Amino acid sequence: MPEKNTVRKRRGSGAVTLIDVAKIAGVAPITASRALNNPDQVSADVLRRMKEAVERTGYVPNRMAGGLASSKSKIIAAIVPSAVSSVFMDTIESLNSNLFDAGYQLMLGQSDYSAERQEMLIESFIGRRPDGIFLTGVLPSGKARTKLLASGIPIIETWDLTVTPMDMLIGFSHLEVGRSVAQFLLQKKRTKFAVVTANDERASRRYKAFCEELKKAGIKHVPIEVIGPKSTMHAGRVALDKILSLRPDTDAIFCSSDVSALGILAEARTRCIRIPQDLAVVGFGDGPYASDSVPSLTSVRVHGSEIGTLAAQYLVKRAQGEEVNPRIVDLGFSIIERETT
Amino acid sequence: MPEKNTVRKRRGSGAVTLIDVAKIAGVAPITASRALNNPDQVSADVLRRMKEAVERTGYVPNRMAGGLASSKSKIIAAIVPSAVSSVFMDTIESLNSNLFDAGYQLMLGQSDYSAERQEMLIESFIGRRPDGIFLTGVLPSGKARTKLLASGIPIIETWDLTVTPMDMLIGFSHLEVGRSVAQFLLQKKRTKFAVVTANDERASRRYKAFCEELKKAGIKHVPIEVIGPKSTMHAGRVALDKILSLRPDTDAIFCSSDVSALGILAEARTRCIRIPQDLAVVGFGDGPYASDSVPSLTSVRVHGSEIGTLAAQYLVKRAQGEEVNPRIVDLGFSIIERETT
DNA sequence: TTGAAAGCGCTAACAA
DNA sequence: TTGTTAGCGCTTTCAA
Repeated sequence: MPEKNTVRKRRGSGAVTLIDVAKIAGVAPITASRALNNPDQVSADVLRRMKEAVERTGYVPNRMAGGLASSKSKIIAAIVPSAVSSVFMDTIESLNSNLFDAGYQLMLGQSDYSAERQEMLIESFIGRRPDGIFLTGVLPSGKARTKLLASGIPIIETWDLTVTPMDMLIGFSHLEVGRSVAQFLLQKKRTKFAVVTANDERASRRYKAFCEELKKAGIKHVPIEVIGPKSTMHAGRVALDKILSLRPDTDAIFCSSDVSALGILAEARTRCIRIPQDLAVVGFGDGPYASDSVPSLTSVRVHGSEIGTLAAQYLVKRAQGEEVNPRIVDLGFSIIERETT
Repeated sequence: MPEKNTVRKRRGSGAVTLIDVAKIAGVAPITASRALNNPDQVSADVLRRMKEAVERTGYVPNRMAGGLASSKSKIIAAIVPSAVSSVFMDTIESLNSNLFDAGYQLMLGQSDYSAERQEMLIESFIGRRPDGIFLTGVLPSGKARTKLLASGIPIIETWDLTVTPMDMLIGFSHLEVGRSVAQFLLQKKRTKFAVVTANDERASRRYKAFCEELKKAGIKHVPIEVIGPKSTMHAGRVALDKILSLRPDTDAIFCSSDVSALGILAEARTRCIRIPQDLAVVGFGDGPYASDSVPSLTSVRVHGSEIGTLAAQYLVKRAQGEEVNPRIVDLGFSIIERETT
């Protein structure tokens, strides 16, 4: 007697498949599929047998195959400038939690503050056919924007405001932030301003608005210290040094991040500069350090984790074919006043 | 004349497929596939025609389909306890960067410090058939461990050491950290110790080893203040308050994170406790704040981003069928001495 | 409530 | 170097 299995064209991973499980449960594959995905479309008996078969085999459904067949990946792709920058990670954390609870998985990309890298990320993300794409910031026109638009994938831009979003948008106005902080500091009777800002488009916009508002009050010159895209305490310390050598009587500094603001506090301390008497400091982000530093830091609170939660809701809704309203949400911000002003 | 398209069984996403592109380029689908994935297996002429066709159609390959056919997802799944905890995000940042450069995408899950949630994450990750799985910490035995092992997916456990890893392991010894810090502080002639630690298994192990080492020096009692799993400056401040009310003459504190250590520095400052004269403080993680706080913080440096880089290399190698050597890597740590001791 | 058939979009295996 | 064929593991469509 010849061998039973003669010509075998084996492929695949060798893992247990739905067909295997279905066979064991004594049902057709599609019934097995229903038992797993739409349990209420199936008799209790089938359900029981399937459960047993799954248990026995240790079957784990292949979501790539499922995704291919259903054109639904249950993946949301997100891009952040950097993973260590905790401002955005608040957003990512709540986004991820909420997505997971809704049965979605997060694919995370870092642009490392490079537009080119961001384009590459977007292109390779599209290939995964995610059910939604989350972007930090608004995407400027370019190849990536065109491809994204053409892909038909729901998109949510965040952490900014524009009248021409690609699709959905949840954020706040950096322009307003700049203005408000200027007004706030003017009210505090400050007169010699400086700005410490990350090399980042949104931060620049805050700076610009800050200056324009000051100009209205007759203040023309606002020195700016640009630090690398990643804010660090060290950069803040160096920045204060430079600012003071430029203008020793500076009495108010607006930082583009809490971390650099903390650096300024540290440097001020070593120089025995009194805060806020000699120098007022305003941070941005209202991170976990702001309220507990000494002195505590006045900062701009921006609802980072709310952005993530709402974005998750929006993306899930859209992935399920529902509409969301409104498509543009301004979550605003607030200046949390503490000891540094 | 009747309609041309009569019975249509339309499905799919409607997006441009490889077949469309192949048709336009005048080649068979497989040739088109080769042109995209193995350009050197194809004539220059085909390459040119394909490039043009791709350009014209805006074709983006469907990686779900590719993955299904080749049993290679080009996805690496990673689990962290929390996204905002910057200690781990250093690792994730380098992991992600390196993976992306190698053509892999990162799927990120947060366990939120819950073992149950981690199990759920692992199970749903397995369904994605990632080419590798990255874990923060070592996975205790349980359902998830069994399923992971059964899945055959390359696994890398990190940020810890054990003699029984599931597969690969890159980390350092928390036990050694506890010991070393104890020796370090003893050498500084400290006598009244306390520990502030996150509610976290690895931190507890550091504490235990810390105590044992002190016991050898005749020190029996080491008060411990356990804070929530997420370290904050605030928790550090509160902890110092409690410790001092318990034993006002405490002269050395070992913190399970830099952030809580910073909280201690802040609280000490408001109480006019001199650091390091009255109180020595040692942090953990050697984050970006440690060196620039005032006073600068002595901390345990743990090579977080190196873990990520090496993990990426290992995972990619294994995904491509190569072996890695050694499978267990102890990257060690070092105590960076600064002003707080 | 269940099932048969026909793909989803791609690539491995084999052959030319 | 190129093509043919046959799946990968699942779900949609349609029918019973």
